[in-house]
Amino acid sequence: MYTIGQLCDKAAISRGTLLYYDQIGLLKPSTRTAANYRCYSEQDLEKLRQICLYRETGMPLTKIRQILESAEDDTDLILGKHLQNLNQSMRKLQIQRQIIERLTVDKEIMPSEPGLTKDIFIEVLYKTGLNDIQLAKLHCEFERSFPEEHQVFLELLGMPGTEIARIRENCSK
Amino acid sequence: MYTIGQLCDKAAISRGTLLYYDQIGLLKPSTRTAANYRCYSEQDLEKLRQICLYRETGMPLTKIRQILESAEDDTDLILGKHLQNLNQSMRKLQIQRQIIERLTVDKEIMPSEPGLTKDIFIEVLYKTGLNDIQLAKLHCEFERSFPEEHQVFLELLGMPGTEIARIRENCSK
DNA sequence: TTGCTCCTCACGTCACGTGAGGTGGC
DNA sequence: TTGCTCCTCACGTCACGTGAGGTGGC
Repeated sequence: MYTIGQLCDKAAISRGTLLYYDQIGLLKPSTRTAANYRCYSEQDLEKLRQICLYRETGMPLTKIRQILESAEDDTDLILGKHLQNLNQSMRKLQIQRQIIERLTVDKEIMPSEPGLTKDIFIEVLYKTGLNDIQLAKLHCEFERSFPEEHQVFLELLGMPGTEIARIRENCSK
Repeated sequence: MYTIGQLCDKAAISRGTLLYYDQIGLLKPSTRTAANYRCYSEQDLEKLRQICLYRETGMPLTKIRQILESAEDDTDLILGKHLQNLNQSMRKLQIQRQIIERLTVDKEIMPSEPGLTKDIFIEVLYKTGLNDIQLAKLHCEFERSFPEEHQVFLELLGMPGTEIARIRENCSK
């Protein structure tokens, strides 16, 4: 049996979080002492570990509750839906980054995170020994086999939409 | 002069948002009518357009207020900091995705978004005519010229940290 | 008595959305 | 009078964090 403080230490989680989970009924302590202290059992700890694991995926607590309460069959479905949400968020962030780049006056001042760019890839491919013809072929093979992924990849390199369209157009000719 | 409803239509923004911006003092109408209706001027519209533009980058309203009130010198700095926040969020999302993949029991059920994977890249490079030796060289050139970007790229392909470490280790030998 | 942990409200966060109840101009 | 837009509260959202004020066990 753990008091709330002991459980905080065990699970490396804050007291406020535990109080909140109790309040919304996500994780209630299995017992209380005579003095009304919360008593958490080993199973409670195990359930908390589960909750924390799902929480690390950014899943909202309502979904986590569904997973814990339902049969295992639903778990993958809920996870899959959540993955789609994450992908959606990624796309949103990429668009936001592009808008920032357009808004920036002085490009020099921007902190250059290790971000993938067109120039980096071209340089690496040249150094590996590829020539322009092979580079063009690379694009075409990419476009033919995985058109959607090709689009995603070019966006990721920070290319504007018009240039991407032009490249893909050239490939399909 | 626009009423609040007309401004909503012009800027494609909700009434509630405009009420909120007024409340927090971010965008107050320049005048009120005798009946206490909000009157927005052309400059108000222009300012709103600015706000919307920055909002599309996901920037919080407090930062936007700083940009609008301060000299232009600070704008790029604030944008740069915000860009770093976006990059941070991206990394977080990538980690969340990897955790989901580890949690999934039935991989088949997962919706396969157009996501970049190791296999896709390898296939495209093979089709372009590269052999295993050239692939190894590609890794090494990438590692030598842009080590941080190499790391980011491999993470993006969804590789687990241990495999990434192994690949980079091999290159530096 | 002093410290420590525990308890229960209750309010703050961020950027709005959504009513409720009432008013002004055609 | 009927519709329309406008107004001002005030509460709900999500997952907690942070006090305030009080209690129990050593």
